[in-house]
Amino acid sequence: MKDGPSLAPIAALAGDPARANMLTALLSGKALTATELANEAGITAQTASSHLSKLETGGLIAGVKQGRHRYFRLSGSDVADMLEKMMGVAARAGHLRTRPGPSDPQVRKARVCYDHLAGEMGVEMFDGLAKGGYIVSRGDDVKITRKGEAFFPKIGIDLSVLAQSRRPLCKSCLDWSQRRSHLAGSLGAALLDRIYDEGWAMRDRKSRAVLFSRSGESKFRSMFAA
Amino acid sequence: MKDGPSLAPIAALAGDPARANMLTALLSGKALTATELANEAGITAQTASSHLSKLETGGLIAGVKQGRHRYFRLSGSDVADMLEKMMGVAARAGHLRTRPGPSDPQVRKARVCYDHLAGEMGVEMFDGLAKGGYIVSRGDDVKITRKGEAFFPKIGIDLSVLAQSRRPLCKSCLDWSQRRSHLAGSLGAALLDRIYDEGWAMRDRKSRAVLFSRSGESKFRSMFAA
DNA sequence: CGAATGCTTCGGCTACCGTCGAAGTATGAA
DNA sequence: TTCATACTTCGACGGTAGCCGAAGCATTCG
Repeated sequence: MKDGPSLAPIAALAGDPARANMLTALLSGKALTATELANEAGITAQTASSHLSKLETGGLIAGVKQGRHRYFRLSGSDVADMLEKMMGVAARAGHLRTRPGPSDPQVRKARVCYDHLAGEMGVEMFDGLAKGGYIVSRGDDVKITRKGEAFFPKIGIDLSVLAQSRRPLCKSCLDWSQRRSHLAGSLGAALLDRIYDEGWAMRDRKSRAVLFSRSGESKFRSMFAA
Repeated sequence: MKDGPSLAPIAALAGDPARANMLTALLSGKALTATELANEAGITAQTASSHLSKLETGGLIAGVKQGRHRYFRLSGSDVADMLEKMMGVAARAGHLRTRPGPSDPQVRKARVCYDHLAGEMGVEMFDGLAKGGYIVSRGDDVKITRKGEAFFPKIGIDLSVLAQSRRPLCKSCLDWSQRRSHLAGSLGAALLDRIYDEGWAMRDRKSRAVLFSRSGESKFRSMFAA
C-alpha cells in the first residue's frame, strides 16, 4: 500500500512562499548569502535563518561558511530539475495568470530580480540603453558599446571594478511579466544600486516591488528615455 | 536568472501528508473515487473532500462525476513527472517512508509510473532499447532511430497513431529507486500496454507494483535483452 | 582592543490550516 | 417512496508554523 519515498516533507519545504522565493533565487546556480536570501524573500534575517536551516536539514540546499558569511546553494541539479518541473506545472495550471492582488501592480511595474531591476521599468531601461546605443544585445548575450563605455562612468558606474567580479558583466534576463528582456549581470546590479543611491526608489519591505518616487521616476525616464 | 511562475502554491498542495498520499496513490494512473482516496490517506470523507477540491482548484488533479461516485485522476503526465522528480529528491535526501511494507521489493523491481514501466525492469527495457539501437538518448531527449521505426511496428506498436497525441512520443524519466532513466512518453505507455496484452505481467491491486509471471519475464528479457 | 557586520537562538504572538462531528444534497437501490 | 450510499458544506477546535524583537555568538575591520 505504501510505496516509495514520501514526498510530503520535500514538497512542504518548497511550499512556503518565503522558502519558495529563496529556492527560486538559488535556481540561478549561484551561491547566495543568508542576508541576500532574506531580502529575496522579503523577510527578516532571523526568519530567514530558520527557513534556511530547515531547507538544509531537508537536503534541498547546502551551506558553506566563509568568513562571517554563509553561502547557500542548491544541493544538486536534481533539486533544480525538480523546481523547474514544478514551475512548469504551475504555469500550465494557471498560476501565472492568477488575478493580481493589491500589491501586484507595483510588482509588475518594477521589482528586483535577485539584484537588478525587472518589470516594466526594467524592460524600459533595457530598451532605452539599447536605443541610446550604449548596449547591443545578440540573443542572451549583451555587450557594452564604445558609446556605452563612455556613458556608464558618467553616471557613476566604474566598469573596470565590475569587470573584476566573477559574474558576467552583462546578461539579458527574460521577464515573466513582460516576456521581454531586461538587463541582468553586474552592470544591471550596479544600475539598480545607482537608482537606490540617487534616492529615486526604494525596496518595498514586504515584496519584491521597487517603489519609485514621482520625481525619481521622471529622472529615471529622462536618463534612460527610450 | 529569471523570475518564474510561483511554485509555492503547487508545492504547498503536495506538501500536506494527506494530499501527498492521495497524489502518490494517483501515480498509479488509475482513477480513484473520493472515498478510496480518503482511505488511502487515512482521513475522513469530509476532510478528503476539502483536500480534493483544493487539488482540483490548484490544477493537479481532475475529477469526473459518474453516478454517485466522483473519480479523480492526475490532470496530466507533467504532474506525474513532477511527483516522480520529487520522490527522487526525497529518496536522495533520505526521506523514506516509515512504513516500507512487504510489497516494497516488488515495487522496486517493476512498477507503473503513471502509465509506463518503471523500476529495475523499466531501466532494463530502456537500456535494452538503447543497446539494440532502437532509440538514442541525448540528455532528457530521446529519439527513435530508423531501426526503431522498423522494430516497434513489428511488436504491435503503431508509431503514427502515437504521434498524433499531443504528448511527447519519447521522453526519459529519472527513476527514484534506480537513479537511472526509463522510458516515458506515449511510446513508454504503449510498451506497457503491450506487456499487459501479451499477458507477461499484471497490475498488483494494492500497490503500484507490476507483477511479471516467470515466463513473462523471460519473454520480456528475450525481446528487450540489454 | 572596541565597533560593526553577518548570522543564529530564544520567546512569545498570531494566523492559518487540517481535522472531525453534524447536517445537508444528490444519486441509486429496495 | 423510503432507505442507503457517496459526497459536500458548515462550524468549531487545536496544533503548528511563520513571523518578529531582543539578545547572543562569531568574524572582520579600524
